[in-house]
Amino acid sequence: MAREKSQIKKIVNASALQVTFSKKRRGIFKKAKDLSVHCDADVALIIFSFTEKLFEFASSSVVDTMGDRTLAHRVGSHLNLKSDRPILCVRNHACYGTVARSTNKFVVEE
Amino acid sequence: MAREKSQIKKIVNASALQVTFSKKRRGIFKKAKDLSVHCDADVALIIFSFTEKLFEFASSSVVDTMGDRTLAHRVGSHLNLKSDRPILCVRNHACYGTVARSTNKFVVEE
DNA sequence: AACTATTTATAAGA
DNA sequence: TTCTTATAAATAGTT
Repeated sequence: MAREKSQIKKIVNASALQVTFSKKRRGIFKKAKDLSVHCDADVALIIFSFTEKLFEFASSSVVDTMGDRTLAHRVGSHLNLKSDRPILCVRNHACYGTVARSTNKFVVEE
Repeated sequence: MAREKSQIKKIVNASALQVTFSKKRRGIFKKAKDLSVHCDADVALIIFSFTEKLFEFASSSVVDTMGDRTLAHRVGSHLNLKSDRPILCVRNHACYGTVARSTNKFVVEE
């Protein structure tokens, strides 16, 4: 959307990638907020950059239910993006644990 | 972004809201894919419309870990958007259960 | 970090 | 609703 038509592939140059990521990230967060406000939608957006940095947005009706953990913290393990530790999440409560090999069930860490 | 500058508030007219939602939804999903491809980012986007319909996007590296459940199905209970049932999610495994009042711990449903 | 030429997204209209 | 089009918004390359 600018001087040249954009290509359907990863940007190679590292500094160009960083700059472009910052620009596009701001853009999509603006779109996410725009969509939630204008269209009365619940929106959750989670981004991990190529540097593993986290950015997230959740519309207010979502945020209200999030308590003291970040959205990504809550869903990160399911998305397999961050922690390797099994995590139990239920409503506004979350804790770490392990999965029993025999039953494949989650056991809360004491 | 068009014939008139957009306002920072909810669209009142229901049919206009539906049309605008469809247009903006397509737009932001395109942006999400664009960001993940161009900038090598992991992106997850979940939208519930005002009609409670679900739309979601997850970049391929995220999708690979999702198994047979939708992203929103996995995180829905945490976002308090869909199910009222406590759900345990750990990696590619998920199941329903209850939270014990005495311990505030999750008990898997048998 | 600002600028600006262009592309992209989209609000209203057909 | 689907297509068109005028205009706003986003942004790639530049300064």
